[in-house]
Amino acid sequence: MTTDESTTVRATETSFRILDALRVLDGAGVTELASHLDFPKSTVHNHLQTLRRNEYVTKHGSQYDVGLRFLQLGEYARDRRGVATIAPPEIDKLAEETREMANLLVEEHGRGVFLYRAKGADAVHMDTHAGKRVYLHTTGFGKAMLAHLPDERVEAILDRHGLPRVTPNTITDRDRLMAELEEVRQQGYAYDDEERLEGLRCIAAPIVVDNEVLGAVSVSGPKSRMTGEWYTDELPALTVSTANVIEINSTYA
Amino acid sequence: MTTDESTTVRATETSFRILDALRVLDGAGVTELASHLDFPKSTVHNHLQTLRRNEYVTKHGSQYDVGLRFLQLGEYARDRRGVATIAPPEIDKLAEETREMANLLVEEHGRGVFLYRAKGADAVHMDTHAGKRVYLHTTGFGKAMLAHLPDERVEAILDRHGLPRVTPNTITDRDRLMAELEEVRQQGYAYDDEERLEGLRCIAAPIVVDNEVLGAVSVSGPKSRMTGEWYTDELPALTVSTANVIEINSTYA
DNA sequence: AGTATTTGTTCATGCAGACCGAACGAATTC
DNA sequence: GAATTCGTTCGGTCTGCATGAACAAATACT
Repeated sequence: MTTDESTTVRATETSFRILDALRVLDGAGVTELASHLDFPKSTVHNHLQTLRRNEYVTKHGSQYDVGLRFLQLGEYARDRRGVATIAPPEIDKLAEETREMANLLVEEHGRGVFLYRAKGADAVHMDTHAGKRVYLHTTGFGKAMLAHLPDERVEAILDRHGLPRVTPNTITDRDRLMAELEEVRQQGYAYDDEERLEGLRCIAAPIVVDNEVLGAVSVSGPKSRMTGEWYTDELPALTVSTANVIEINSTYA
Repeated sequence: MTTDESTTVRATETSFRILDALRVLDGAGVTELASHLDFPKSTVHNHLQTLRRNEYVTKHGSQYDVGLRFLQLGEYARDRRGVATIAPPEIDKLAEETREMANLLVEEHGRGVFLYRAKGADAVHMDTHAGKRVYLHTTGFGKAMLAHLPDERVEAILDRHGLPRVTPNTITDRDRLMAELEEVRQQGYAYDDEERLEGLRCIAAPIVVDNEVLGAVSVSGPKSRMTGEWYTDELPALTVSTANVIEINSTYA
């Protein structure tokens, strides 16, 4: 069910592999792509021609690039999620109040996807951008969402992705994760103490409407500033409150 | 060169047609897609399986949807354009000053693509969103960009897309368009008087650095408010000034 | 409840067309 | 000006895509 090699359209798959390579390489020529992917030049060329004709790829001189066409599909996919249109003003407010980075995330294919982020006055530069995907078990918002998903979904997600370690603090033990999820359920919010990125702490609260997890709100900042009562009381209160406002707005929309 | 039917990967093309149908239909099932596109059910099913395995499509029950994976490629493509990272604060300011809708656009494949927009206090609801594509000859920002592109590019674009009429005011005569472009070059900004959308007027200025057109800035609002000296003097001044600031910031970046 | 209908999914087959390597031509480098 | 490197074109081979029919599962109707 996870990887059914039988029913697959190989040509589509190579097209997307080429697109992803274009992204990783920040644009490239035919030969560079061919050697990078270990495909024949002519195959790469054929796919690029097709993608270009459909305006998914641009070409300047002999350099090919990912086209803005994807913005159309991406923005559309984002807006289809109700929270993406409702939450931003609240996320902005949260960023302003906390002076840190505030984020909106949702779950897709068992991973967390950033939908929106707002930069507070003191916010540090982050490695994130809209569309970025992260493992759920390595983040506060991931744990916030997992805690409110049905058990079978949680099992399926962990089976599919495992619990890869990305920092020394990443939770890699399934039982320990489950115990923490129980804790998250009780207190209503989740912590992330350098579990995804060293030096970064984070507080997150889930957005739950009618027992359905619509996403999560998080505030993240450098460990040095995320301490004391600010970290244990005030930040969680602000984060949960923001999530609640979004929940209420989602209900009447 | 424009439509070379010979070198084409048909499977990739059908995959993208299915994706586009998913967008237009706001998500759909296999049968609905098959009848909409006039493809066999099994073909649609195969492609959806492949797209889903690569996380470009989601499935809830029997409903398939465009996935957020496209946000990753879309945001990436947006950010690769330098203006997209430099311009937003200036566009926000422009929206605040004019209380109308302010936009940032670029050209791709001979059409205008919205990269960013900011809503002023009185701004009316628009049909636009990031990623939306419009014909250049039907808009103020399109004319602003065309006016500063090399002649051969302009010819190529008009040959490719023609001058389709979208409102009674749309310019459909090539010579008249050329004459207006000359005017735009002289005054430094372009008007759009209900040429793309009835009831909507618009002012636009190009962003040109080193003789290269990076994009255009525009302000659009209801005809009723776009009148008098505000429309003939103040709005153009604000728009051109915003474009100039973006040009300067682009130079030193 | 039971039947009928519509849905998503699986399967086997034939032939279109995707993949490939090599040859070409254009551009750039030394 | 020679030599290398690039993008592009070409035609044959054999893969694997498209296809319709059969299956299963869910829904609608009586």
